[in-house]
Amino acid sequence: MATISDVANMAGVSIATVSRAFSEPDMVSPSTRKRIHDAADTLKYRPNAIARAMVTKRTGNLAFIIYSKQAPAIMNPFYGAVLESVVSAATKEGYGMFIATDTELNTAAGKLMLQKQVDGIIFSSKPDYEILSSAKANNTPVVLINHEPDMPKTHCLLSDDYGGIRIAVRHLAELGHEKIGFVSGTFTDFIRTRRYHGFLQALGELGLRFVPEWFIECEPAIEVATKAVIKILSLIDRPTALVCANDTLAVGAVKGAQRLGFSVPEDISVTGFDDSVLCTVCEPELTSIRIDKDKMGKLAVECLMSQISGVTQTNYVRTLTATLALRSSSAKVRNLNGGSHE
Amino acid sequence: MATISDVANMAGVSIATVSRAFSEPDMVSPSTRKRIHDAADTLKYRPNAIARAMVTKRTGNLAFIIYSKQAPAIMNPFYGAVLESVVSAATKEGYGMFIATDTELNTAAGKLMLQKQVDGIIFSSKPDYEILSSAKANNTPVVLINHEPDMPKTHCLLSDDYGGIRIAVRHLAELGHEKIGFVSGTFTDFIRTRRYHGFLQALGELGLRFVPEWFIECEPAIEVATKAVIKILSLIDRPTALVCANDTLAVGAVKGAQRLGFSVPEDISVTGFDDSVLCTVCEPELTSIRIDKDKMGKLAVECLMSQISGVTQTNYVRTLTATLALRSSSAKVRNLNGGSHE
DNA sequence: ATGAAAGCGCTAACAG
DNA sequence: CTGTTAGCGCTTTCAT
Repeated sequence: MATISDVANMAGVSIATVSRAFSEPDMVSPSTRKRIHDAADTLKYRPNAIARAMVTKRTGNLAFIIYSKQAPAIMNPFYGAVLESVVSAATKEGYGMFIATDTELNTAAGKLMLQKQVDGIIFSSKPDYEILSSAKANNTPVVLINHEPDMPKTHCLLSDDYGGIRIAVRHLAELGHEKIGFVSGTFTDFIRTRRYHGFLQALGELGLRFVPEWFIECEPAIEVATKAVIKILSLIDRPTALVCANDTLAVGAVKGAQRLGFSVPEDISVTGFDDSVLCTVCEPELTSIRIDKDKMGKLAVECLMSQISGVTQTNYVRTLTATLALRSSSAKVRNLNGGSHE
Repeated sequence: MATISDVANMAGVSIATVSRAFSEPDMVSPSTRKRIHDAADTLKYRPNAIARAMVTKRTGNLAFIIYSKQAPAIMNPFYGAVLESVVSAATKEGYGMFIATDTELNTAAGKLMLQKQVDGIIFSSKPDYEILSSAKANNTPVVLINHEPDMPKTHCLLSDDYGGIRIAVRHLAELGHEKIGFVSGTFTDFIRTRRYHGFLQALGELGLRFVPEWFIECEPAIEVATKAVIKILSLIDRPTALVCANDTLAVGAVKGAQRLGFSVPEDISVTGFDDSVLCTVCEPELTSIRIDKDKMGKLAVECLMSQISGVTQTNYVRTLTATLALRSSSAKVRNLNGGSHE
């Protein structure tokens, strides 16, 4: 691998000039600049990012740390899509992206990774407290996704969970549903309580009653949700619609309904949350609540970029609005008493 | 941030000793080692990975490069799962993981990543030729997943596409199917032709005829596959089973069949490929061909590790065996003439 | 516009 | 077992 001095020799200039030719092209005369770049080309020289990082104290790398209890981590329908956008945005800015899950980071070996001197960190979902606080202690720019820690001046990108669930409930209410159940998931406390309270609140606003038997909370796995929903739908007095706290739960709900012989949405309406890839795999396709995952990823790196460039931001938490992604799993309530199936 | 000399000062030793205490703990006396670590702890010292990389010429980082035409890149049902395993394996080995897609890498900004001096690169699916050859020129260890380039001595991890498709065809034949169609996808040439030839070959072995009308090749997107399959299943003489080149296509096939009023698997059997998360989302759950994605990820980093440690390997291409993941989308053929539906 | 020189934080001989 | 010293490849004052 050619180094800066190889290029300097070949071009007949000092290494300082070569350095300038690459970092501040306008500070060297056109002729020498050309000579340098020619030499660099024939030598296949590329500035060594490590050496550069050593002196500039900036590595040009960002990290995306995944909350590991949220399995699958990378393939997560929500965070995976955000990551996809993050990688794209970061690369466009010339930054490299590291990824890791927080449990693996807490391995002896994993600790090594924390010394990598990244220029910024994105925490998806609940951050590992130790990692987060050491990052803040080092003044490393940080942004959290879907979590708000009890630390002051921490940048957060949140989903409008309240608004999202409210949209789902209102949508169902507009279709005539009055008996609406809620399938919650064992996510992080933060998300879980926000979506749950959003549900209660929306119900209240619309004057609908909350029926404890129609509320269930389970692990966001299809089979688990299927079984849970079967219980709810087997009640004599059962809901005609189910609001689910994410798409995985909604897929489980649809399967549960179908397994009982109900058809979706004719007998039971179901809504999901995330507007993930699952929505179009499911049959019928899932009506869901959409948070712009692509935008969230872009905002995350944008937030890091402005922190890196020292722009002082007054606004630490930003909430992305939720919209309805209307598909086929929700429809007008068929019979208002909802009990004719048996 | 404390540096090595801060620790040396506090512990009253030279920086070389501090360095040893961290890299080769057994080369310093127990008492001074303790003194050093105590000092390091109170100073919150962590060796600077950049400085270390600078002199050792090893960064402790690996890269995972994603073939970008394979959208979604990161959330890809197959490669995403492999990546998940790669990240976990790499972190356990104390390596950091970079990720990038190859088109973004070819941005002016993206080229930077190639200077990041990673210790090894995993290419998923088709590698960008330029990046691959420059990596090989630099003697950077490399391993390809699901692709075999026309370069000698390149490590490859392949799926047993021939065997996998054969398993699907045989499975269907055992269920009594004689009229089997094939839904191929516009993947990379490598995968596409292997799965296609695997199909032809399996058909031949079983003495089943290949009907051109029952063969279709489309973009691996659900709606596209749905439409394509509707055409095949609308034929007077239609197949009773469809082998699909991946799960996304299979989901589309199931939807196409259902939209036509057929039920799966009673009227039409469908098999997928990858045994991905889609399988259990689909209703009925998809019978698929399983390649151990977790193992593939582990093998990929293992392969890099042994290249890094200078172990000479004689075997450059390794093929992972395929197995049948039996679920509900395939069943005994109902009526051998298969045309009673109209 | 360009060069000389001083490091960045660490490792790796080489001495002792 | 420990200290000294010479860099790794680059950027960045400070001169010229």
